[in-house]
Amino acid sequence: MIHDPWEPPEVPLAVDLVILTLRGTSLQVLLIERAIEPYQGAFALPGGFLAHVEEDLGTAARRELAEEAGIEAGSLYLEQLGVYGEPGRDPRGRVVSVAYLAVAPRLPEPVAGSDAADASWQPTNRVLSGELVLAFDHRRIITDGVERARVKLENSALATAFCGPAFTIGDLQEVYEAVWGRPLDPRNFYRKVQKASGFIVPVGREQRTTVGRPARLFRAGLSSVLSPPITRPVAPAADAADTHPEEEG
Amino acid sequence: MIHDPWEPPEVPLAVDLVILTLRGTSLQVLLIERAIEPYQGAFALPGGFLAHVEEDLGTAARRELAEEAGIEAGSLYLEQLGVYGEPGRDPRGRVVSVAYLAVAPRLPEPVAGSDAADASWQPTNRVLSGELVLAFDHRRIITDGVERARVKLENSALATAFCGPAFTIGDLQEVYEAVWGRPLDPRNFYRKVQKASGFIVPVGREQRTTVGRPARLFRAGLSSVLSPPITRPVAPAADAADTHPEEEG
DNA sequence: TTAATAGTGTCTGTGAGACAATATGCT
DNA sequence: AGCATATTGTCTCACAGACACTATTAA
Repeated sequence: MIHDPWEPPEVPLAVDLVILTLRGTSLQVLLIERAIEPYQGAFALPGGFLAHVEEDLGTAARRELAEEAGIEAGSLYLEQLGVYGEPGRDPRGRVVSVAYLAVAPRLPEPVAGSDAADASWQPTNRVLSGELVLAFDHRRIITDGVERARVKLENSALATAFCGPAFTIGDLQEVYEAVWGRPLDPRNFYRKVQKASGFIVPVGREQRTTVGRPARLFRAGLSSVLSPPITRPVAPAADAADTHPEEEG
Repeated sequence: MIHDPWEPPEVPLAVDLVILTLRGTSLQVLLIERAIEPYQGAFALPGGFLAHVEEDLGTAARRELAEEAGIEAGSLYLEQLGVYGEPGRDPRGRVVSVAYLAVAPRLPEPVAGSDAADASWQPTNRVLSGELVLAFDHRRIITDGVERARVKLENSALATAFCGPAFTIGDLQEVYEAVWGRPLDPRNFYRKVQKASGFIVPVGREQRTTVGRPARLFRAGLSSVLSPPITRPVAPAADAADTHPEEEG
């Protein structure tokens, strides 16, 4: 409707990172404690503005991942989660944020970065249940990220990204149980992962030190999509986030 | 790492719209023919920049939908599809675009809007097969949108949005066949949609004029998620987009 | 009656979940 | 031997797909 010379409005663009890892049998998310206003002292996702106007979004995500958590994203699963851009989500003014999901095997304790007073791993359960209060709309972003990871586990070989280069089927099962938040039958799980062609391949029939019978070691296969999928039981979030229903954004 | 006063870079933000509808038995997408550079004369998705810096993204999408296609989005299914923001996707410079997916019942012919020489419905098959060449990365956006719609048909009551207020199960089957691009068995389809509780509810046992036995009329039920889902046959894109593999962005 | 479409019932293979049974290490 | 864990096998039920069959209208 406007044919006059008109400059399109420009908005500050940020990336937020949902970094999930497994610590023990708990699915945890990397959070920082904000050192500056707004939301000073509150937990928040790592992230930040683009470094310059031509920076690629994925590049920015990997840069923030390295800066704020000391994680090199080379071998990391990284996926766009969505755009969070309602006016008012940031009290400083209009900020549009692109959320990325990253998943990593057991990681060391993070070190606090530039604008963070602290950085730490926190169980996703404490976030999903509302026990931890987060800045901005970051609770919703984490909720979306965890649900995305749960679905990804069904259809993709994502679970192997949580494991080391060699793992047992029991290790893999622990990953599924931690992310899905429910126990699985070892026998049926065994059958399923074996049937998904290209999911895992046995590595030179080595064993592992245990109390019982040693387990075979596997490594990630070439397939990134699982067929048939590893279906998860019904009632998607029955024990991990069953405290109260979610409000919609 | 920068503690000096520093202004975050700002980028022009746009929305692009994948508007899908059913015309006959063909799934079609709304395209415009660009009147201005870049890509003058090429097909492209409707869309545009934010009107002002505080405009909500969803609001902008609905505004563009009304401006460029004359569609009031009040009763319309509208969903965020993703962010497309690689530097270089727009020859004018850095532009980040948020893509939205909209789905509507049979719509009238569109009228060309401001910066469009023409606006028309085009079969998605012609886009997916590469027969139609699109501006920017819009072919990829449409590919993502169609795939999203196909998945949505499995898990949600989206299909009823393609129909009128009252429809037969045969009508509903035509929707599924058009979006999925493959024929379905009427008997099995009948059983599935009836089993999905809350998907469709019979409306006052009315009938319809046909050549054969009249069909019962239904309306959309209250459930928005289907349980059990209406699963689609294997080989997701076997006939519609089987020409050549996709390049990844 | 015949044609045409709507709707129902039956059969069969596959796969998920429950769980018994066997294998292989350690102490 | 006895225990603990890994791995395999079996059973049953539910469901998807194929398809014969019945029901209801118009001509």
